[in-house]
Amino acid sequence: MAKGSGLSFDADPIKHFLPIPTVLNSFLEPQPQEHHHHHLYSHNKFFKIKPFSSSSSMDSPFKNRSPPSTIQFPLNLNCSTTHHDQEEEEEHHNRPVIDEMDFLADKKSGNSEETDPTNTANHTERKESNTPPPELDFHINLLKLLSCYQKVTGSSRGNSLLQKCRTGLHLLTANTYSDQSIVEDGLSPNNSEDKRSKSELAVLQAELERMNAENRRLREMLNQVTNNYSTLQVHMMNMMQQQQLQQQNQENGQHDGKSTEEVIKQQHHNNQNGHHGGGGQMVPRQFMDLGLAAAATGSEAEEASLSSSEGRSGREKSRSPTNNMESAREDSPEKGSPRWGPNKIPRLGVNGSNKTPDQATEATMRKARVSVRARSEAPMITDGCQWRKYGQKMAKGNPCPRAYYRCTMAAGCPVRKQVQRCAEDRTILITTYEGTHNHPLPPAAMAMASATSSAARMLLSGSMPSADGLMNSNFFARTLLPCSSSMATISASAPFPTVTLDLTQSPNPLQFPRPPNQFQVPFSNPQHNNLLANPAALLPQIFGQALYNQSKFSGLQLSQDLEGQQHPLTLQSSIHPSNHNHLADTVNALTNDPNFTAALAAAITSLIGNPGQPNNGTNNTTATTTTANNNSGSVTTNGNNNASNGNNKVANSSFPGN
DNA sequence: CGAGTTTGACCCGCGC
DNA sequence: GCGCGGGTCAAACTCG
Repeated sequence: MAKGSGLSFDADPIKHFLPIPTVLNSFLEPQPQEHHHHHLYSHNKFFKIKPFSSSSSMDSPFKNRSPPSTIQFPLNLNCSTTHHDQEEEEEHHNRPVIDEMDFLADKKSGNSEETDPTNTANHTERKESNTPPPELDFHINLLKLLSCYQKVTGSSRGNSLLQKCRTGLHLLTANTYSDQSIVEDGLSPNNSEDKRSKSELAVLQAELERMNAENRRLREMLNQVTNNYSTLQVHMMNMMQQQQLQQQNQENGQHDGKSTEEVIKQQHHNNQNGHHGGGGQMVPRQFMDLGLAAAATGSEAEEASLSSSEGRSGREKSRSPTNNMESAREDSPEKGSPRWGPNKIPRLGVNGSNKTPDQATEATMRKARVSVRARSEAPMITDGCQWRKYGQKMAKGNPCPRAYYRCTMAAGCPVRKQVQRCAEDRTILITTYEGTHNHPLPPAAMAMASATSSAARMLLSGSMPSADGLMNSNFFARTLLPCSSSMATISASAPFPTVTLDLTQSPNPLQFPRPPNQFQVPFSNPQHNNLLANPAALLPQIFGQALYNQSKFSGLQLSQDLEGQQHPLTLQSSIHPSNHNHLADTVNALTNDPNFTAALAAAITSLIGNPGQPNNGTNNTTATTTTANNNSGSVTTNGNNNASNGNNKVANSSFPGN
């Protein structure tokens, strides 16, 4: 127990200066009782407690004090139990504890607890501690009366009464509210230690109870914030889907005149068909739907999702007759559709010449990709999904091999991704997603799904510069990009339009050269540098952080390069008046709520503070990362098996840490 | 032994 | 037509 501090204090400066988010996060876990006094508030409170003088307890309260302007009582029911050191007592002796004006002001308040001059110095603590028994109340009130009388009258007559009262009070408090004044009033020194210990224990217990209560309250608050966040996220996704359906309905109205209800029913039916299982908390597939199906109608969308990346050539069909998954996809109506890759789209123009321009556009949109640049030492970012590596090749112009992954969360899921390190900065991991999940997603994958979905949707909207498209793009920019990046690149260039989310936090956005068909727009958001220090772990929190940051979004430029020429469109942060809708209003209302944003930021920050556990309850994610680690570590010298590729001698040592 | 990874082979589209 | 580069397959291999 530290001397003179009034209460023992765990000398852990880190805990005492934890940021609020960390403190919040700390309440996610049961707090050891011995750390109850680490609490932020208690910390401040303890340091604000005025040391209480007790040196005068043996004598008259005014014996060594000149003025009655400062009244000091040794009664200290709840704290100052360690003020037994003589030096400390001397130090405290000269300190005025209760200012007269304070005392008179307290007296006017009429609150006996608050106006108790004997406890004003530490009334903050006393309020939460044990209340004295009635006998003590009587004596305390008597003390107050006497002291008041003495102060007002200046008469010394009150001294004797006061002394008697104090003596009686000390007798009463000897067992339960020990105070060092008791010792100095002549009680046995042998008992003083024990009494001090008891008093100390009582104080600590009281404080512990208070901390526990506060702990519970804060935990409930955090849970509430978390629930609100989840609800909001689902709500936003639903609204985005509705908006998407509206646009789809508009397009359908031009083609087949389907009503919105029909579209919703059909998509719902498709979603149900797409559910292949998966227990626990799964979210509908539209959360990971890249929005690509929006351009197709009904079963077309479903077929597109299934065949978007799996349109096999006849040769592959014959090569893998036993592969049911592949065969199933090959039997899709789009059997002849191109495979995933840049070569597909041009093929549409050649082989799919019988298709209408709209259909060709839809097919192009289905090939839209979302690329995420994240600075991460891990071989693969954590996105909540399960992936299986099915290939690796050397890409031209990059000494780092490109790995190909396929989603294995459900049989036949067409979603794939490529993972490759940036050639210029190999600490940057580039992950490119393509396709539409045909299965529910775990919550951990929902954030990334929503991010990619929004990005793809934005890309689609950008390629269709309608008012609604601008709105979608704007919404995406407002929600996703500000948080996720200091830079967002949208390349709608043929043949595979790609949205690039740069989470690398490069101080100079132009540090890494880009293809000329990609337009880069820096997003200055230094406030979230820390958040982006670990972008891989941040990904699941992108959406929430987007909500937090949306008001800080400064703008987004969208480039279209469908004809090899850039036509940048500037999207202002404010919602276009003609496209102002409830979605933006909802987001605005929530994100402008300081309580919500603060709580959300705290929760997100606390999550980011645990980079090793970016997703709660995503064992699959961890497994994926682990296997990917093994992968990366075991990759050998030649990732390019293409006999015609001259780059096949690049060693894989380009991976940092390999 | 099953799941996942590695890697040589193959196919395709595009550009020349 | 040929070569290049991207993408995928699937047998062999590794790992738990």
